[in-house]
Amino acid sequence: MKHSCIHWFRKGLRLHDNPALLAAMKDCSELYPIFILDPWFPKNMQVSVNRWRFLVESLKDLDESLKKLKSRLFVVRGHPAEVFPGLFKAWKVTRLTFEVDTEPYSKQRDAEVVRLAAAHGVQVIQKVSHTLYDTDRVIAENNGKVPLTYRQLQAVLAGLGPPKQPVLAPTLETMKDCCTPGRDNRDPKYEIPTLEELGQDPKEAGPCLYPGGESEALSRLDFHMKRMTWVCNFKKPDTEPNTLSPSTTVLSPYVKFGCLSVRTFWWKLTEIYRGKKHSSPPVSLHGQLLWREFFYTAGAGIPNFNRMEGNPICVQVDWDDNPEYVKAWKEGRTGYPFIDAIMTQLRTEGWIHHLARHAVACFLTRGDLWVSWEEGQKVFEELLLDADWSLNAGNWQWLSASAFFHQFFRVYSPVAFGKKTDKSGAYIKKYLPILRKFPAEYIYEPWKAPRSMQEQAGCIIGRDYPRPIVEHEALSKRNIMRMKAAYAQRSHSKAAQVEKESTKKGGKRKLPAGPSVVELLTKKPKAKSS
DNA sequence: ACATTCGTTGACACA
DNA sequence: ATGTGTCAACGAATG
Repeated sequence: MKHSCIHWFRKGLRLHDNPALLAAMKDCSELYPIFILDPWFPKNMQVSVNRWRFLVESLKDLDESLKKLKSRLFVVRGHPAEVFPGLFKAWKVTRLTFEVDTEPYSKQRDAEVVRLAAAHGVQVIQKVSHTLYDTDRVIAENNGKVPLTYRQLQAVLAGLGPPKQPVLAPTLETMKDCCTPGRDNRDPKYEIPTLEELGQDPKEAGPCLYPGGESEALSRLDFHMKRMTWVCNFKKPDTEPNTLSPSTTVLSPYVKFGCLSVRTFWWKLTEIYRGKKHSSPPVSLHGQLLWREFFYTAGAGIPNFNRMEGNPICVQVDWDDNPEYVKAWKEGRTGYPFIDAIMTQLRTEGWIHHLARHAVACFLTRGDLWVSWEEGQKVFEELLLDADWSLNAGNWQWLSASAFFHQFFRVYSPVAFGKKTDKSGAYIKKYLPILRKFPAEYIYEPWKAPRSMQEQAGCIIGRDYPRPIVEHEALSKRNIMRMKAAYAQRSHSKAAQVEKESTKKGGKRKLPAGPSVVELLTKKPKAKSS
């Protein structure tokens, strides 16, 4: 039987290593590649103009690549569950293919679409290709528990063997029995949206340092993979947060949208490593992809992963509700130049180094402002080109010492941390030109400069650039105590939880240690001899 | 049961 | 320059 197929692009905006797309082309006479502009996203999350632009560019690139295969991309407007029945009928669809997406909204959306497809007699094929491994499989292999440490994940993956090899991109040969009706009829209703249609003002976009799309992704990968020595020596903690151009690859936005396949990236690295001395996980480039896998698995398996409440691995903290602090942080007006420079780079360019994320995340949460990590998560969701649901939630919990990382007495200094790798403050001067005339001695703490020097620099602190909104030295010490209290509370409630469990079971009450979060998660009573 | 070690990336003083 | 100890002391894994 010859099929009429829809391939539904969501993430995975690429032709290379796209097994669901290949499945659509098999025994297919009519192929309809679509992307759905789902109003759920702009309604439920802020998206900056920079990130919209990245998406639009990625869609354009995809359309161009599909045209070379004598096909095209149809961009459909509406809720997936509402538009699919019409498409199924209009195109006499017999098969729908898409890539597995593990995020909660996506799972729910896809389950609904699968039901609809069944009701219309449409076969559905889903393929895992956004992650290195099938996250469900990883959890199953770990006895149904989400691996909560990196080493644990590594142990599970060791049992599964290396990730699958990427599949080849389709060619004209793959497409020879297959056509896309209406590919030359550019009906505006299926056109790629402009930023204006998306309610965005292109004039507000920053410089386009990281254009979206698979073509750009592959050439960027190629560029960095040619630096073989650099690749082999790569150690993430040794890369610098405040260089004038990125010290890492900035492939993250491309991996997030699936312009670049994580498996293609993985196997390219394997090829480069072969026979050479090279760094290893967690700090190597392979290690970075495993961190992504780590958080994807956690996001797929832990309920309410992007919230504190109802999240079984998240320490419950009495964060302050402080909109003024959030606003000052977001807008780069904290009075700490290192923090404000990073937030400015984030807003204008859409990417900041991982360690820069650490610095500003610690500052917003447990370090200084004592604001919930969920507020920071929202801002990163809006402004980062690589904003990725699982990674964003996981890293915010990490940095706020709410989960995964617990050494809350280790606090980043908004003054000292940046100095280690940029003594002169060149990074600060690039993003906060108002401070450019301060000497290195005062660039991280301009409020300490004598008045005469401020006048000479043409920047009076408190007038032209804000005074620090908090005093880090005193506040960070108080916050450590608050974290300590939150952890003590947590041990207490964990003990209570065990009390409940063992009472229910009627077993012996022996519990000072309490269950691990894994046990709380799976609700398995603690196995013990009575 | 209990102690010990480890955990991708702290700051600071001191050698 | 790099390495070590201190600060005060977390949870998870390991023995």
